[in-house]
Amino acid sequence: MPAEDTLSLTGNRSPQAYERGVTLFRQGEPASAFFVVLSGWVKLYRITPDGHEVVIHVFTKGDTFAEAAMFLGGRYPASAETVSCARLLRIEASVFRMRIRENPELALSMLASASRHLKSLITQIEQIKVRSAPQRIAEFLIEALPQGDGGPTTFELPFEKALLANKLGMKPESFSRALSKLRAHGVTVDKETVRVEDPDKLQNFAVYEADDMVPQ
Amino acid sequence: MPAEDTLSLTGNRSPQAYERGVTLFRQGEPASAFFVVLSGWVKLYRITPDGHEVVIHVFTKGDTFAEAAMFLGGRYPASAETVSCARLLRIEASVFRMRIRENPELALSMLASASRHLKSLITQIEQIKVRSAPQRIAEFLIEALPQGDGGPTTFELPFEKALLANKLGMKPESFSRALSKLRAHGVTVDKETVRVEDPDKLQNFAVYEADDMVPQ
DNA sequence: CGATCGTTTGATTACGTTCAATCGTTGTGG
DNA sequence: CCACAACGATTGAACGTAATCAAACGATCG
Repeated sequence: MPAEDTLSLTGNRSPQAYERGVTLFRQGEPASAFFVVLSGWVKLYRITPDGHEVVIHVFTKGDTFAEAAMFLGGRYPASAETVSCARLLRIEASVFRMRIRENPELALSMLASASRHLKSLITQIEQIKVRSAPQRIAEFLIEALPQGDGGPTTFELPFEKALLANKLGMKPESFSRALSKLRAHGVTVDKETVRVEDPDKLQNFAVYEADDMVPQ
Repeated sequence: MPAEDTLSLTGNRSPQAYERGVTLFRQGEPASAFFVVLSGWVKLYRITPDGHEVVIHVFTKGDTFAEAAMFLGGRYPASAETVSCARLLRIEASVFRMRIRENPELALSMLASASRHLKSLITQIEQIKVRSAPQRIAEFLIEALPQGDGGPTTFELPFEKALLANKLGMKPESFSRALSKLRAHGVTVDKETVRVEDPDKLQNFAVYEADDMVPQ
C-alpha cells in the first residue's frame, strides 16, 4: 500500500506502544477500529459460554487483524489482547470507510488481506481435524523456522508454551508430551530454544506420516 | 445488492444447473470465478497430502463462496463440488474486478461477505477445539432447525450423514453414536428425519453442559 | 435377486484429557 | 540474603472420547 494511503488512514498519528496483557477489544463490542502489528505479539481469542478460552490466532509484525470485523454487523467476533509489549497502528473504521469510497484499490487490498486470513483459518481447520498433536506442533515449527539452507536450525519460541498449546488446540500437558515425542524426529528443546535437525524430514512427518515411530 | 449490479456481473447470463457430484474447481487451480448458490448444496473441501478429505463448509441457497480466493494469489485454497443438483451463478473474476473499480460499494459488500465467512470459520474452530461430538451435532441441529415457537420441531437432514460427520470433524461411526446419545436430550432420528423436543434445552446442552447424562 | 451404498452396531485400540504431584525459575517480603 | 510464594513447565496415573477395524443391516438400483 502506498505510503500516502497509510498516512491518510492513521491521520498522521504515530503507532502506539502497549504493555503486555492489554485488552484491545472484547468480543461483542462494536468494531470501531482494526489494527496493524508493527512489533510484538497479539492473541485473538474467544471465551466460550462455559468459560474456556480458545485462541484463534496469534498475530505478529506485519499482520493486520480485525479488519473484516468492521464489516460484520459492526461487532468483533472475538477478543484481542497483547501477549508481549507491542507497537500497534490503530485505524478507525469511520476513517477507513471514508477512504475506501475515494479509493477502490484500498478495498481490494483489504479483500486480499481478508483472503489471507480465510486461507489461514482453513488451514487451521484442516490441521485440527486430521493431524495429531505432534504433527500440529511439527507444522508450527516448520512455519516458524527461520528460512535456512535446510540444515539444522535453531530458534526461540516467541511466546509461552501454554499459549501455543491453546492455539494448536491442545492442553499444555499434551503439548509438553507431544513436543518430547518429536525428539524422535530430530527436535530437541531446551527451555525456549528449539533445535530442528532436519526441517525437510520434520515437514515430511508433519504432513504424511501418521505414526511409525520405532521404539528404540 | 441492487439488481442492476447483479446483472452487470453475470453479463445477463442465466444461472447454470449442475448435476450432483460436479467439481466446480480444485484447490491450487487459478481462481477465475466465484459462485452464488441459488439452490442445492455445494461442499468446500480440501484433500490433505496424505489423502484425507476435509470438508470445510457446505454452502446452500443464498451463500456465496470462493469470492475471497480471487484475491489471494489467484489460487483456490480448496476444492468445491456439488453434493446435490444445484443452480449456481458463476461470476468471473475479470468481470468482477472491472466492476469493483467503478463501484466501491461492491467492494464493501464483498468485504461483508468475506467477514461472514471469517466469522463462520472462527466459530467452527471454536466448535472443534472445545466441543464434544454430541455437542457439535447439537449445535448444528440448533442452527439448521426451522425457526419455530420453541416447541418440538421436526426437519430433514439436508444431505448425507457421512458428509455432515466430516463437516463436523468426526467419522461416520462416531456421528452415528453421538447422534444416538442425543436421544437423552430429546432428539429422535428416523432415517433423514430429526425431531427435537425442546430446542432451548438442546441449545443449553450444546453450549454449557459438559456431560451429565443420567443412565436410564 | 444380487450388488452396492450409506448407516448402524460391536469390540478394541489409541490419543488426548483430567487430576495430581513435582520441579525449576522468578520475584517478593521479612 | 534467604525463605517462600507464584508461575510455567513437566511428569505420572487413570480415565474418557473418538478412531479404527470389522461385521451386519436396510434401502436402492440395475
